[in-house]
Amino acid sequence: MTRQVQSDDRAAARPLRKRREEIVDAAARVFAERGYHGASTQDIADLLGMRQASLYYYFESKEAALEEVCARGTAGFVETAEAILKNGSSAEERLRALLAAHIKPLGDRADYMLTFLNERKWLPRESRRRVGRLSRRLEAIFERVIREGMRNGEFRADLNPRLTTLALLGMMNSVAIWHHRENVTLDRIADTLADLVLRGAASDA
Amino acid sequence: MTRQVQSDDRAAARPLRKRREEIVDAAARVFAERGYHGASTQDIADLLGMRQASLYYYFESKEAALEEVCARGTAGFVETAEAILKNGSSAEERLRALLAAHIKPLGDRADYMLTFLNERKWLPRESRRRVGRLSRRLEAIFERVIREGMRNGEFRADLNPRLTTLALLGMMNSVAIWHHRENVTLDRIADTLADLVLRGAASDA
Amino acid sequence: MTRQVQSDDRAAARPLRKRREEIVDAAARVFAERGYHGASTQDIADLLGMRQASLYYYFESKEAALEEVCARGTAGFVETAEAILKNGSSAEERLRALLAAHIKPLGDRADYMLTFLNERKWLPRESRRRVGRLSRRLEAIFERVIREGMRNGEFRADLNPRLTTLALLGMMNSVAIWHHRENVTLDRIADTLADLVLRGAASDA
Amino acid sequence: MTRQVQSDDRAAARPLRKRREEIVDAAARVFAERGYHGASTQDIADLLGMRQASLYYYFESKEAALEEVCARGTAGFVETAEAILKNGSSAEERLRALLAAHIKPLGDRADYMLTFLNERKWLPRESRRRVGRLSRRLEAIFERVIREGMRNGEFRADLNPRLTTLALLGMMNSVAIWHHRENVTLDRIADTLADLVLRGAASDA
DNA sequence: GATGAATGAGTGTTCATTCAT
DNA sequence: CATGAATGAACACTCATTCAT
Repeated sequence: MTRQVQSDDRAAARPLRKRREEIVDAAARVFAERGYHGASTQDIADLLGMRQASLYYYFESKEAALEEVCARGTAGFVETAEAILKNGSSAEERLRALLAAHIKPLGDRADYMLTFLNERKWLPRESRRRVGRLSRRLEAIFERVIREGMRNGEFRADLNPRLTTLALLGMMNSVAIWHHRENVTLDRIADTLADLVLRGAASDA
Repeated sequence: MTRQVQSDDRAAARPLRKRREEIVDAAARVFAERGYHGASTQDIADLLGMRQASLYYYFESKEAALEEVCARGTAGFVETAEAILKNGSSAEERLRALLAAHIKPLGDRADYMLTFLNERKWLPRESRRRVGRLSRRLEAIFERVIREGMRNGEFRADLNPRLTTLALLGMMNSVAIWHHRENVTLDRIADTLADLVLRGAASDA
Repeated sequence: MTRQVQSDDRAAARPLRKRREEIVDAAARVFAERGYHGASTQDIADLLGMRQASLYYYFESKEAALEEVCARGTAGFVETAEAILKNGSSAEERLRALLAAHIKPLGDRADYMLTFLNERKWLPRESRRRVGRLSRRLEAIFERVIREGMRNGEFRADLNPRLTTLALLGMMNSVAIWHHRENVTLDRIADTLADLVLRGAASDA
Repeated sequence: MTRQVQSDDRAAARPLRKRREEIVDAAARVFAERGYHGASTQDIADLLGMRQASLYYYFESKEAALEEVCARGTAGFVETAEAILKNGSSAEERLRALLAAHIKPLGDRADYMLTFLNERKWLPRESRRRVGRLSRRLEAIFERVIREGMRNGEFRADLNPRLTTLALLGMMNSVAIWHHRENVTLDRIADTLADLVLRGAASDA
């Protein structure tokens, strides 16, 4: 029953995958902080306490790391939004849910989102298109919810669904930039912004 | 560089200043499009049809060009906002005016604003602080208007002035990113967003 | 650069140090021949048959290479001189020893000395001061030996120790410039100059 | 008898020549201080309060300025030395005169001499040879005087005329480097060094 | 798995020089 | 006379990437 060196691929893959994970994390962090071109592979290596050349054991290129960071920065977003879209509740509840779902990942994936938002333009053609499609699908879901709310009287009939969508997404994305510096929970931010957007700043009187 | 003594005669100074202006414009454009580190001084020169080395006749360094772009990207913002703050109208009107004033420069100075927003982190210490102070003053004005509206009953009493300010600025700033791609005038955008923010999306019923 | 952690195992460190040594040698040579500003890093690389960029694996900057060359150009000088100062022989013997010790390193370290003598002014503030202190200590030793000789009657009482020191050092240092072109050994030069300086050109009669 | 604008070439040439003179002076100064490659034409212009481009009205190139500085740095040296050689006095008196003549110009032409000594290697082929010939003629004169002194018994018979010449010139040239920092007149330096070299440091006893 | 060594391509910058005015 | 404007060539330096070990 001596524990031998396990040489089957499952066991061997674990540390590899784990280290890879750490590297993507580090990459996301420096990309978010300094931008793709402002960050060097040395910066990433420094954060990990490894040599810069060693990164290339895990990643083909800096660009490939960016691809992975952007992929994770968008992963699940559309799926979650689609799930919200499909559930039977009111437009208001769905919009609140969409906003909350957009803000929540900022807790542990702000770097990924920021990198995606600001650096995706440096992705190679193909993957840039791929993430572009994801963005458009997400926007479409927001628009649909807004339109349904308008149709069923929940929302004002004179809304502009397109502009409203873009404004909401812009507002949500900005949270990624400043929420660290403010002393509020993300939940509170989500509630406050949803209230603002749904009820408006003006008093009802 | 501009080591030359500012020629005494006004006529001779014009071409210098004009060319300089063109260069700042070009710099703003490439900084906005590709980011400070993603843009090379060669890119700027290409846009102007001049040699890269010639840029250094007008600017001491790439960093100095960034400083100038950022300075212009923020120029007048606080002053305008302070003027709005001081005029006697209602909180709602003032907030609308602030939003409109924030959006209007996007017509001809989007590159400057975008560069300021995204690249100011690369400014040298001192000028980074300077523009940082401007940002804070602008935020303070927004907050004050909101607070006043809350006090006099125009705005809901349960607003969070700080979060609302940040959300509004985030929303406005995002306009710089997407307004080009959308087929709407800036005026229309300003109105629509102000309505959204003041009245909310929900119907009054 | 040399960002790498100095490998723990001694064997691995050798090639690095050896290559570094070769590079300092090459730098000393081109600095001596063409001066710091007249020499390009490309010149150094050419001498070594390596690419210019590769130099930066071993040195942080051209300036750092100059620092190392100057450090080695002065290494041991003061120590040797102090040892001579302390030994018990006559002033004449000590002066002869000092002159010989100053000339001997020209055999294999002329480039280092020449670089130190002519290019130290380009060192960054701090290391310029450091080597300046070494120079002054060396001069002080010469002066002391001269003064002692004057006191004990070995040397003429009307010598000017300061000017004599500077003249001697100037004379010795000039050897670095011309000894290559002349067909004499360094030993012979040292003897001849010591004779000249101690006994004078004039015949005793 | 109104003083008209004088347009004949003599009058016009004066200011030109004068300005040229000032420029050579400035060039000599910065070349002496920073070396040919360490000095920029801008440095020269700065010293004169004129624009860098304007230098080219007076000089064809930086190299041409160096040529002129070096020419003046050597001008008269050989002639003076030849005159000394020809006068009828003793070898000792002639050698003293040669040394004095070498040191005297340091009063007002140290920059020219230093530039010649250190930067002549950057002269174009032809003028480098020209000044090389001058150097050799000067050395030959020193050697002749020494040899004559040996022959007629004034100097020790075991002197090495070549090495002695080089040593003396090296010593004299070093004066250009340090005499500024020392609080002695050039005359005193000349006397002291001549004594040292002729009588030696050792006491006669 | 990880790294030391090296490199090609590019970057911002300097600088001597030119030339129309 | 002098200068403002521009430029080509070179320069020190950075950096993503490769590869033998």
